[in-house]
Amino acid sequence: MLTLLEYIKAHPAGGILSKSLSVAGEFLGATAKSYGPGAVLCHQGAEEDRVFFVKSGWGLLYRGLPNGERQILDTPLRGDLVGFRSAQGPRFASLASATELSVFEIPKKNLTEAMQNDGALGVKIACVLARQNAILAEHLVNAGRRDAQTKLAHLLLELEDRLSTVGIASPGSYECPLTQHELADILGMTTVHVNRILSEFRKSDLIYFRHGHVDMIDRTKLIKIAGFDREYLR
Amino acid sequence: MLTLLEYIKAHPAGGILSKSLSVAGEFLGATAKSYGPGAVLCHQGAEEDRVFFVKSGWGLLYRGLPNGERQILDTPLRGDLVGFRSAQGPRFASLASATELSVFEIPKKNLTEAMQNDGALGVKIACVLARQNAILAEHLVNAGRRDAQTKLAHLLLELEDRLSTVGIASPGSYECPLTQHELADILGMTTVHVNRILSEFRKSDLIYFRHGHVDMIDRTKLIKIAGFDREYLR
DNA sequence: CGATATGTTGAATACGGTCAAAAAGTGTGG
DNA sequence: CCACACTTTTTGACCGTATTCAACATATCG
Repeated sequence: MLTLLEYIKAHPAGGILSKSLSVAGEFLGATAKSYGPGAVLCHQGAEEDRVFFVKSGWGLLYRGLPNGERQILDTPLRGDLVGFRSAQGPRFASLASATELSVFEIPKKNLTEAMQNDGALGVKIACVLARQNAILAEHLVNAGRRDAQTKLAHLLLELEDRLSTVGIASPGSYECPLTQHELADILGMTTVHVNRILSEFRKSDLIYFRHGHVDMIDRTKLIKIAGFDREYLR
Repeated sequence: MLTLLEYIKAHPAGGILSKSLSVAGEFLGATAKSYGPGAVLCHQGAEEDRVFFVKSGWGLLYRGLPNGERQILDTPLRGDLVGFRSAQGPRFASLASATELSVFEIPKKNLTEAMQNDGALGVKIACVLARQNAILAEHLVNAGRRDAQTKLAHLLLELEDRLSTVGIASPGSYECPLTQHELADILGMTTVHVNRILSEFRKSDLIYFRHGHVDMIDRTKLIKIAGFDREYLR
């Protein structure tokens, strides 16, 4: 049984957390909470003083646009930190749950005060943020400079790696609750086109993604198509 | 004359730095260096122990792809931090200079050690990283979910705001050394198309971008087209 | 001035988007 | 267990934004 403090310090770079660890939240005024699928934990544009640590489940961090579309920035997973903002003021993104989602909620002030008094914690948080940077950067590459099959392959490989790191994926196989619509909003494409690429992947026996389950048949070829290099996730 | 330490602590969120401040680097084993345009300060994939603080000039932070294309992640400007990576290991992006570029170079170990001993520094660095996150997120929205004129307008407004913050832009007018090719690599489009949109902007008296100078004629309309909200830059 | 980089324009093409409808899956309550 | 409503996936036909290719013009710089 770890305290939240130990939990935060234990996992390098925001995702390393062994499967067997269970976590308790008696630190920093943290509240352990759980949300059903489809809940919105915090709204873009709203003042918000909480920071979230994901315990389990899939989150969706996104920016909504005036025309009603949205760009999903990331899918926060076990061990990820959401909502550490540079200044006071409204949030620039919304956080929703894609599945049942368990989180620690911490007043940001408590976290920054703890960082003031404990340099190691500050370094750890900085590392977590730097890793998020790398993930966002890769999503930017996906949206900006990779064609449809490449970006889809890349995202599915990223998710496999991130889930493995926190112990909830076996090699080439994992549960993914994202809809094709959500995949499209992550990658900057349309639902219809995601659907077409996925069925191409199936027809060419590359990867099967159905009923919330991802099965990589030819992982080597997939890595080659995607130009995937896991280094950025370390 | 500020020390680097004061310099870092003084500017909120990686960009706030008054025009009159000059800065000296007698801290953390920092080396002040200057590079001519087109230099590559660090290479994607290479081991690298330096962290960079930009003093002046325009940097280009990008990821190169197997097919020779690249996605520019950001244009580091005065006050920005580059290269704080979550773990040891190779860099996932390259840093080049678009203009003459002056930086502080600091061994990462020195910085993290200082953060260990000085909680306030850790908080500051975390805030800088969080702001970079917000900027990357917005670039992702540009690449993924905005059409050509919207994304171009948005980028030009972002640059205006960021340059203003560090005192090197007047309202609606600033020097921008980026080529159309570089703009394209930031926004995930082609040079030709950037060119066409820019000339549309000129024809409709919205914004003039020529010879390295940006002049916003109808800034209000531009903000409306872009759906620009500077909040994410705070 | 000549060499090279950057910007501009036109025509043809393609990738992915749009629109629309149907099929399959999921969940709920009777 | 089935009926019903709703969400998600699938498919087809058509369209449009942005790309590609190619040529030429204009800056920039040594």
